[in-house]
Amino acid sequence: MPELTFDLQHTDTATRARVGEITTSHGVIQTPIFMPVGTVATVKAVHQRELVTDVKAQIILGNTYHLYLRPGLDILRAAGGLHGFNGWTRPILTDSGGYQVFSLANTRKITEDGCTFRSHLDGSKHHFTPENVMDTQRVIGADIVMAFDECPPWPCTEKYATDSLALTERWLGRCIKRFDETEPLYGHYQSLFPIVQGSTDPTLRRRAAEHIASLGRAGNAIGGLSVGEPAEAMYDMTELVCEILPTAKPRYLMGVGTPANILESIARGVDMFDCVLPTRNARHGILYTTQGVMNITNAKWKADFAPLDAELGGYASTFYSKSYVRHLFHSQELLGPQIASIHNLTFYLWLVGEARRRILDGTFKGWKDEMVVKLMQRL
RNA sequence: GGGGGCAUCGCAUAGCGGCAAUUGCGGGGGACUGUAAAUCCCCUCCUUCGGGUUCAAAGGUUCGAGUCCUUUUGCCCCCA
Repeated sequence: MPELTFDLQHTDTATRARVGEITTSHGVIQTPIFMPVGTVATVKAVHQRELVTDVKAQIILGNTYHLYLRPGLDILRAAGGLHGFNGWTRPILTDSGGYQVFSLANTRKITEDGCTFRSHLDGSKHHFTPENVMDTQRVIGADIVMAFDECPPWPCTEKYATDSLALTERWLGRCIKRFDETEPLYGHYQSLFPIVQGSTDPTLRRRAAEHIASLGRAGNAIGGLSVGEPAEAMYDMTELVCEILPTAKPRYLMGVGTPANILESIARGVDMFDCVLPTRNARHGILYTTQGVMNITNAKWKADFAPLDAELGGYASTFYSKSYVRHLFHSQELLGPQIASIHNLTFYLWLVGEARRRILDGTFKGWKDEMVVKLMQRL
């Protein structure tokens, strides 16, 4: 069965940053890349057309747990998978529900076999196993599907981290077996990414990364970070794991992060990112700009008629003033979150695109060091 | 002209003898990292954090009054 391919085109000399191209059945992804999160078949508050024309998203996410609950597999199958359902014709990646094992800790129970969830929608019981999660992701039909893992909380005991990793690895074996025994349903190919866990324990992480490197999958992921640990721990784990994972395969750091997190992780050899921050924070009035972070609801923007971010460019960021967008938020007008979401995603895609250009022309390190300071500034 | 009702922190409200005083809105600020999040949290009389001054105004009853009584002021309703 064919899988996605990764063409590593350039590696930075001053850092471990890389430039490459992932080719999938639904098109090419230029790395490093940020993937907007579209949990329930929509990147919240943003049209698919805007994702293409304004944001310039190359790939978006979906979530197995959420899509399984609603609209449900019958509808997704009948629609021809998620691509057919939401009309997104470019690549899609689905998370397996592993993150929900973490985030819905109050309403689920983990066993050797899998994880039983209480639906957050109606309280009904649902049992997820590595096997049925692979089957479900066949039905959803994303180009990249994630292994079903447990994302341990932070902090956790050494024993918890060890046992959790062992379970994740047993589950991974079952994911791979089932995935490799089954076929895509819609005529395009799919690739399964395994996920390195191991909390913030270097020994566990190293062992996990070596195991996953040995599997030879089309791409590999780093999970279980950005769950509350200090940024330094996240960077250390990322660096350690990237040194072990194969160079010739894309590396995906799950759930990360802030603009600074992304640049620092690119510098350590990560190729792919996703995070809810640009969209969730957009809906809460937090805007990431080329000058720093701004809370557009703050009183100080009341009469500031300058664009959101003149330097960034793009329609949403240059056409609308801070004053106007603040007004929209204070009026609870839906256009506020829409503009903010498009703006933030445009910024995130600009950020990784600029990183790519800088890596290629050899100016990445200096630029990155400058930007991580600048981008965290509160305006 | 006669009768009745109501005045509480920007607005709207709770309050029925022990109250710096309820709740909502409005206002100010914060959090959010593989989305149970258009959500959640904090502040919103003054303060040198000890306390001080409050419920239209003034008087009174009471150990104690936003709450009861009297007068005044303002607003609302009904009948002429």
